[in-house]
Amino acid sequence: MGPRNPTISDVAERAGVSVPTVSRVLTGAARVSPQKRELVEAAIAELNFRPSSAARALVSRKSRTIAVIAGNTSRYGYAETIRGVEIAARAEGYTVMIIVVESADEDEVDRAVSVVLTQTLAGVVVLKFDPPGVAALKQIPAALPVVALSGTRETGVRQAVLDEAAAAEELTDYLLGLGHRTVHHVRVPPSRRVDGRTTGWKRALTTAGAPVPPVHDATWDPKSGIAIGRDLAADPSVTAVFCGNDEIAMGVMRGISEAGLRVPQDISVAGFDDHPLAELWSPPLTTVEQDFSGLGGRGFQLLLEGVDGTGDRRYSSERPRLILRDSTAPPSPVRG
Amino acid sequence: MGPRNPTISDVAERAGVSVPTVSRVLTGAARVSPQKRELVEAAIAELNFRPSSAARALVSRKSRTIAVIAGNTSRYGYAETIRGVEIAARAEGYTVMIIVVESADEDEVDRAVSVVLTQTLAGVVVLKFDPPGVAALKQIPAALPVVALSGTRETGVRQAVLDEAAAAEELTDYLLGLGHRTVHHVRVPPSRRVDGRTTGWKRALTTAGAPVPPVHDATWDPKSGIAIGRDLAADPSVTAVFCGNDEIAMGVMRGISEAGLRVPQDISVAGFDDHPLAELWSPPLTTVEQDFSGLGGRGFQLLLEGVDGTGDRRYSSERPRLILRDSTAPPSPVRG
DNA sequence: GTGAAAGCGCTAACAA
DNA sequence: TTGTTAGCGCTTTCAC
Repeated sequence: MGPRNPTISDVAERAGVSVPTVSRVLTGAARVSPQKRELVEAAIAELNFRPSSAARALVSRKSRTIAVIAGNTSRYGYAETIRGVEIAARAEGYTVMIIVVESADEDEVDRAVSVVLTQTLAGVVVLKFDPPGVAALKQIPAALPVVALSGTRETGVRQAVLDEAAAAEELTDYLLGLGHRTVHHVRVPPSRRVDGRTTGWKRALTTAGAPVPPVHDATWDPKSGIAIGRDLAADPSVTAVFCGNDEIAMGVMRGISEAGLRVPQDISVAGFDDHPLAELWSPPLTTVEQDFSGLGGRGFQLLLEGVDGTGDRRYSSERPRLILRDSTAPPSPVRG
Repeated sequence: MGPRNPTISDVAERAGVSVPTVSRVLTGAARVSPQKRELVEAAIAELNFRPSSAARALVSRKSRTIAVIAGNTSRYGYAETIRGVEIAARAEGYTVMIIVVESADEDEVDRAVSVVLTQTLAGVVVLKFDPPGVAALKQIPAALPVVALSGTRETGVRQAVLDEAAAAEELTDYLLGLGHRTVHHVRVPPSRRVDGRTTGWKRALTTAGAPVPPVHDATWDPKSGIAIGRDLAADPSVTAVFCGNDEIAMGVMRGISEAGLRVPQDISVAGFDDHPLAELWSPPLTTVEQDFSGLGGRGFQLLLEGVDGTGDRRYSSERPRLILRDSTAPPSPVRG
């Protein structure tokens, strides 16, 4: 096994003080004389002592660890959001635990919530982007500080939001303003019956008195956009398409070009998220910039305020920004 | 505050047994009579009791939490590797803590190692893809079970590897076999002085007796490939380019097309990683499939074997697979 | 198979 | 300002 880690009593002994005095130096909970403080600090450095967070959590019922509950960790929006949470947490001396909930199944959600209950946590950030996130959020005990992160304000919990509906509406308006009779929509898997992107799209069409065509459903796999793109290209009334994210838009564009049509000359295609590759795509993608890492950061701040009672905000919203590039243009005179 | 969480003594009282008996049911450490077991299980369910992992960690000096130390969490290879670790860990009932080390600065690495020492961990997985990862790995105390994940076998620690050098060599050989006189290389930020991709590329050229042109250095930002692509296009002797990852390859291809040349007719471009969008790109990218999530999973398994003494493997390697698509072709007769 | 007793490493409450 | 005492919630001896 080797020599065990030094404990607080090793430090106390070496510094010639009592254990609580070492604790006071560690936590800053009470004043300690400069002389003793120095002795303690020297002992800590010599022994390379690190306080056990398990012991601390046990006795103080507090911890500097938060959990992020997410349905996924590696897709762009998720990964960036988690990164934003982690950066903000790290800046405040907090550590992040990842809890993945792959489905909204009761067993799966229970398991995740069990982990949360087992751990001593300062709080929980839930990525409410999908059904697993929504289901997990519901099961978190009310006693635990929680912040939900999502694209639409929905529940009573503290939450940070990217106002997707407003951005989707703006993007759809822009396409209509270009002269398109209507805008078709390819939806990514929604978190509930509706999602903000679809809502904003529909609102823009309705407001403008434009027809609302049936929604096309894609999976998270960008390739699922290819067949949809081909279908869209086969319908001569289609001149503009708004896709639920950039990756699907890329798939759709590939399908359109496989069908022999060009973007944007024959069909305009817009995405959502401003994926790092959106600008590099040919043609560069018109899209909506979502500050996911900012969302994560705001979410963590909101959580902290909830934990220490600072601030009374329960809600933080931000409007994603339209990014106009070359994948959208006025409609072709021959189509439509 | 509300009512505090139920403890093991609440369960014991309710079930009419002693605390250690509840503990035995929880851990399975010793046999308990069926009757008592049933009583205990009923009490646990009624109270919705979850054992405190802090208390467990404190007394048993064990835990079911591992830490993943990484220089980044959201770039494709990192995110997928972490996802692989998490999936494998979850399957075995382990929870994952994320520790990000943004630079190899002493302070930054110290902070990360401090977190590791503070926590009671079953073990640590280090993503040794970059200098922060390399630096962090060095500082981890020997007493803690550790597995390193990387693209090149290097140190004495337990490690899971994707043999990048072998794959890069195979890819370069393929390009030479197509008739290219040599292959140029755009390198992504390496983990040390050398990285496997560059090593394999150089080995293939040397073995074939082909000239070894100077390496072009890109950043992690795909856009950094654009200027490099333009430069490469300006040099008429360039007919084939091997890029350190797919995103850089996409940037390079954009630079080449901005210079008025075509891929693969004028210049062949190959990437590395098989990014989800590589297949959708125009033209679809020739690349090397890296099973990052598999790497993460193998890494976790190796760690577990180290923790419980099962298995004596200290090393797990896998050869990434060449994916031939349309961005590579024989050299143009007019260039080169 | 079961319970009583001890104690993990730390912080909180109280006295001095 | 400092030390003494108690105890967080659990597992681990050790008797029985």
